[in-house]
Order: sequence, then structure tokens, then C-alpha cells
Amino acid sequence: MERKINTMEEFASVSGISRPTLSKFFNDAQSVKKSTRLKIEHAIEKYDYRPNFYAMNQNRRKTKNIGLVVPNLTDPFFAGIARKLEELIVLSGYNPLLLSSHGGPELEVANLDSLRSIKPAGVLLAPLGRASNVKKLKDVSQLVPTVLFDANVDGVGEAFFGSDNHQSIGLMVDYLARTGEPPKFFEMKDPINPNAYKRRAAYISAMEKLGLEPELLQVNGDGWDFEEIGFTSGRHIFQNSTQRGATILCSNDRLAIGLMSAAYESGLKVGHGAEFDLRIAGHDDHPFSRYTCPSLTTISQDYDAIGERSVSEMLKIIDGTHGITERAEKLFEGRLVMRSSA
Amino acid sequence: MERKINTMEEFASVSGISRPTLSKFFNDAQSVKKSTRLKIEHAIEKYDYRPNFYAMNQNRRKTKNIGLVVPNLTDPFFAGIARKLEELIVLSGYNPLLLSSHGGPELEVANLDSLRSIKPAGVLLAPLGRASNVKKLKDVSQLVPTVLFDANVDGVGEAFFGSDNHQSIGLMVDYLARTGEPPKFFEMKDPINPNAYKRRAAYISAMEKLGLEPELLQVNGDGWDFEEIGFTSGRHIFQNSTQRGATILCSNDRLAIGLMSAAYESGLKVGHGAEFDLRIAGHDDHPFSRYTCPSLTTISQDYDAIGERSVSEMLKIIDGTHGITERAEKLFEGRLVMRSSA
DNA sequence: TCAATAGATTTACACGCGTAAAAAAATTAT
DNA sequence: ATAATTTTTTTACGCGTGTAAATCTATTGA
Repeated sequence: MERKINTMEEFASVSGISRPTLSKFFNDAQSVKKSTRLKIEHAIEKYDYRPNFYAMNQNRRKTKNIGLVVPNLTDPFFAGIARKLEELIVLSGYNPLLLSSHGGPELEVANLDSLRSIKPAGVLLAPLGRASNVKKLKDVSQLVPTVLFDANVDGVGEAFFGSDNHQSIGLMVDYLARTGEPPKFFEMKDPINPNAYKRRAAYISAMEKLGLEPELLQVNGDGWDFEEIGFTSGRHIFQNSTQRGATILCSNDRLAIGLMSAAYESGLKVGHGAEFDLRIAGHDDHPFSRYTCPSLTTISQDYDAIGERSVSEMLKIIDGTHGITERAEKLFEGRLVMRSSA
Repeated sequence: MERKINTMEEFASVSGISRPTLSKFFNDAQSVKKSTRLKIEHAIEKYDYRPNFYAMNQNRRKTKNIGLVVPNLTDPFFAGIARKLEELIVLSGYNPLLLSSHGGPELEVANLDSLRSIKPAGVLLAPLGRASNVKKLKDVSQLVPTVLFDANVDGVGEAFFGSDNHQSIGLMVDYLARTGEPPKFFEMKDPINPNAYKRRAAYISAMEKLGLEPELLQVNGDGWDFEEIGFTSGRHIFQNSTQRGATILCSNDRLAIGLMSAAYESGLKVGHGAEFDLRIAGHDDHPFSRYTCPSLTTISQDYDAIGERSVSEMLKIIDGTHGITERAEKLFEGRLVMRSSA
């Protein structure tokens, strides 16, 4: 084994390739002739050389880093999306930098500040929503290409990709109304997430379209502990009135998980069919919704599509092959996942 | 508003502080006189200056970055730990860099490689376990201060902090044996995680200590989809033999969640007391174990203590105030969380 | 008031790589 | 084989900060 190679200069002399060519290679391996590339790759194996990350990025016009900010990694839903996006970013030859705001606007701001100093090629951002510091979001999106996903914020970023809550809630309301009692809508009175407002509106409009009376079950609670909110307010609801045969559509699966737990505790049998007391449905196809008791009927968001579109749009913007068009926005359709709870 | 300040040189002239002093300040704010510090902080506010991240780290002996590698962020358990650790790292004045191996050894290696080029001050690592590339782990831990948590790997890292599976499983077995049928142990035949082996051994020894016959329910299945494994093999078990009154202790909560779902589907009532068919208990106090139906009796790991100890040990090693002692290892006790399932 | 000391400034070089321009070499087309 | 083209090499400078040494200035204690 030769001595440790620490700089590109040293690596140039032992590999027999000039330093500028090496620099070119590390920037984009495809940009050098194939025979050269093979020689370099062979030498990398042999000498186990990796360029200094900091020196490398200091003078690059564009770094190869892409920031990925999600509101809350403790939520398995976002953890799943983040994983998908990380994968796509790596496949594109970029380096993902995952940051979670842990539900707090201060941390979201701190994350965006961190990103600023890292000068990423772009930022994929799922904003907190209502709690977000919109001015900061705008500042960042002005400095660096920004694509929003999951939740939209007007005027922030070059594009937004998310789910079509109108379509998906409509689909669910339609299904529930066809197969039993029309649903009431269970949600937080003052939701943190913009999607929640859209879902509420979508529920009302879907019910009216069917000539049915919308009924909102709005509960108190703040923060991101949705299961707890669903559970405590569910317990309260079930203690007061045990309306057999009711159907409850929850604004998201995490509320539904809490609500089902409360129903179980109250001795209510959840499921579809004559022998059950209550139907409960959710939205998002949370990773655990398959294992609730009973398994949760829900809407699966098309996060493969959202992720792929977000990343590919990001790359187009970075490459400059984007063209000066208006802000791209696309909502992807959700899919009804029929399980046992409704 | 003045013109944008881009370099420390510029910031030095507008703030009236010399550049070396500024450099000192950004390295450690406490290292300059108080009056100077206040002047600098005021100027930072005014001019919104932040030093260039890359230039800053290039020549630092020690960067202020700490790598944080977890086996799988999609698992809310690790997401929770990661969050706790991130918080502690930030409080210590360091910058956490969160990487998830997503259950795959290739990604774990890739993560460690990434970290190497980032030259972190230290690495907090929860290894995958059986699937880990031990050689790579050792390589990294030789280059940079490394503290392992959650799962131990012999000879890797300067310290390990985890849970005392022997104590916690013993506690649970004792509780279950006192309050009903002694437990069978439900686990994967070929677990991915070293803790699983320790828990198996702890179960056997705890049963023998009580003069009871250990019984292992070992199921097939590979990978990290524990709920699915618990569910499918649980369904299989419950279809074949419906032993009323049995107690099942699962190697972890995620298996238990799947198993409870299977029990529910098979019409078995889970809970403690005469009117129930089955008791199920888990281990880890998974964030959702409170909302299963019924809520899951489990063991809560002391992750606050593990996190705090891991980070403080890391800082000691970085500071050099560590002393050349042997590899520190400490196991923290788990706490019995009695809920409804057992 | 003066010496002692802590802290700031000046000066200067280093870090490892990006990048530009011109020259040389290798490859491809004619 | 020669010209045209692509690719690599040579040379040289720049990036924004870390850091060391010597010098200067402010603070402290007697």
C-alpha cells in the first residue's frame, strides 16, 4: 500500500492525470474521455482518494448539494417521502442534505439559514404551513432554486407539487356515502397544515354536490401530536353520544389512529357492515394504517409521482433548461385504499 | 440598508473589528472580550453576515460538524432518537448531519464515506447490526471519534451506550409471569439487530430463573418491515392454534403491532384479565404503542439518558479531556410501561 | 502612576481546489 | 497523410477563511 494521498495534486502525480482534468472528472465524470475516466476510477480504487469536500465546494459556481427540508421527520409519512426524495437526488448525482423542522417555525427558519450558508444548488421544501415564516421562505427562494412539495405557500418557490385534496376527499366522500351513512368530517379546529383547510373545503363541497348536509367535528388541540388529539377528543365525543352507525372521515390518518384507539377504549366496534357501530376513514395511507385494528380505509397519495416530478423540475431549474415560464403547479390524484374500517 | 457583505474582510471593515478577531469569534464566541463580542453580534444583526461555510471548514483543525447515522429513519423509534440527539448536538454548539442508512448496508457504507469527506469532529452511530460492514465501521472509527449507540459492535468506536436488555426483558418476564400465563417469546428467527439476540438470551435466562420453560416463537422474514412480518406470521400462528390465555412477549413493538393486528383479524381479544384470549407485550415504547387497540404494554428505553450520555462522551473525546481509558460501555435500564394489552 | 497582562491588530502565508487561457497531444475526419 | 477537432496538459491566479508571530492597545492591579 502506497502512502496516503491527501490532495488532488498528489493524486494527479500518482495517477498520471493532470489536476484540471481530475477536477473536471470530479465535477462530472462523463465530461472526460472514457479511457481517461477508467484510468481515474482505477486510481481512485487503488489510492482511496476523495477530494476535500470543503475546498471542492468553495469555488464551484454550483455545489452538488440539494437541501431537503421536511416539517417533521418523526411523522413516518414525511420520513417515507424524505427517503424517496433522497434516493432520487442521489440517482441524479446530487448530494441530499436532510433537515427536519420538528414541527417548529424557529427550527424551520434555522434550517433555511443553515441551507443558505451551504449554498445548495436547490432546495426541496415541504413547509410547515400556517406557522411558517413566509418572509424567510421567500428570502431563501429568491436566493436559491426552490421547489415546494406537500404544502403550498403562495409566491414561494419556482414550483409546487402536491396532492389533489379536492379529488381525493371527493372520492372518499362519494365512496362512504354510497356504502353507508354519509360521513362527518373530523378535524382540528385550527389546523397547522394548509392541506387541512383544503380538505375541509373539499369535504363540504363534495357533500353539497351529493345533496347532503356537511357536518364538521372540529376539535381543539395544537401542535403535531395528532394521535393524541384524535384520541382525547375522540374519547370525549364517544362518551357523550354513542350514535350507532355513524361514519367519520378524518382529515388525516394520524387523527384517525387516535380516534380508533378512543373508539376501541369506548367499546365501539369500528368497521363496515351491519354488526359494527362506527365507520372511520382517514387520508394519507400512513405506513401504520395497514395495521390498525381494524385496518384503516384511507387515501393513498401518489408520492412517487410527486417526488419524481419535484426532483426532475428541480434539476431542470438547476440546469437552466427550465425557461422563464410561470410557477409550475401540479396536483396529483389520490387513490382510494379500501380496508376494513369503512 | 448597506450593500451586501460577502466576506469576512468586508465585514471586518464595516464592523471595525479585525478579521483574525472575527475568525476567533466565529470559532468560539466566548473567546473574545465581552465588549468585542457585543459589537460583533450587533454588526452581524445589522449586516446579516454569515461566514462562508466551506472556506471556514477548509482549514479548521476540527470542524464543528457531528455526523449522526441511524439505521432507518422510517422507523419512528429512530426518528425520535435522532431528534433528541440533534437537539443535544445543537445545544453543544455543533452542527448535526443526519444520515439514514434506510436499512441497507450499502447505504451505511455510503453514509460513512460521505462523512469521511466531510471530516466531522465526531460521529454518533447506531449501526445496522448484523448487516453492517464491520471493516468499514472500524476504518471510520479510526479516523474520527466515534460513539456507538443503540446497537454495539465489538471493537468499533470509543464508547457504546444502549439499553440493558437483560434487565428490561427480565422485568417484563417477571411482570408477565406474576400476572398470568408465563410468556412465549415472539421474534424473527434470524434478526437483523444485535439487540434481538440479547433479548432472546435475556428471555431464556429470565424464564429459567423463574423455573419456567422458555418457548420461542421464531418466525421467518427478513428486512425491516417488522409490522408486516409480525402480521403475516401472526395470522399463520393464530389460524393453526387458538390457545386461549396465552401470553406473547414480542422482541420489539413493531412486531407486536403486526401481531396485534393479526390477532384482531383472527377475532382474538387481546388484553389482560379473564375475559381476554391473549396477552401481548412489546419492547421499546414505540410512539404508536400508546394508540394500538388495546394500548400496548411495553418497555420504555431511557433514550434521554442514552442520548445525553452519548453526546457528552462525544464532546469529551473531541475536547481531548477524555483521557486514554478503555472503551466506555454503559447500559441504561428500561422502564415497564403497563398498558392494556398485557 | 506605572508595570503587568490580556486582548486586539497587523502582516503574511497556507489550505485544496475551481477555473481560465494557451499550448500540446490525441483522436477523428477527409 | 494531412487537416480538423476533441481532449488533455501547463501555467497561473483566485476563493474566503484559518492561523501564527510580532506588534500595538486597552485593562487591571498595586
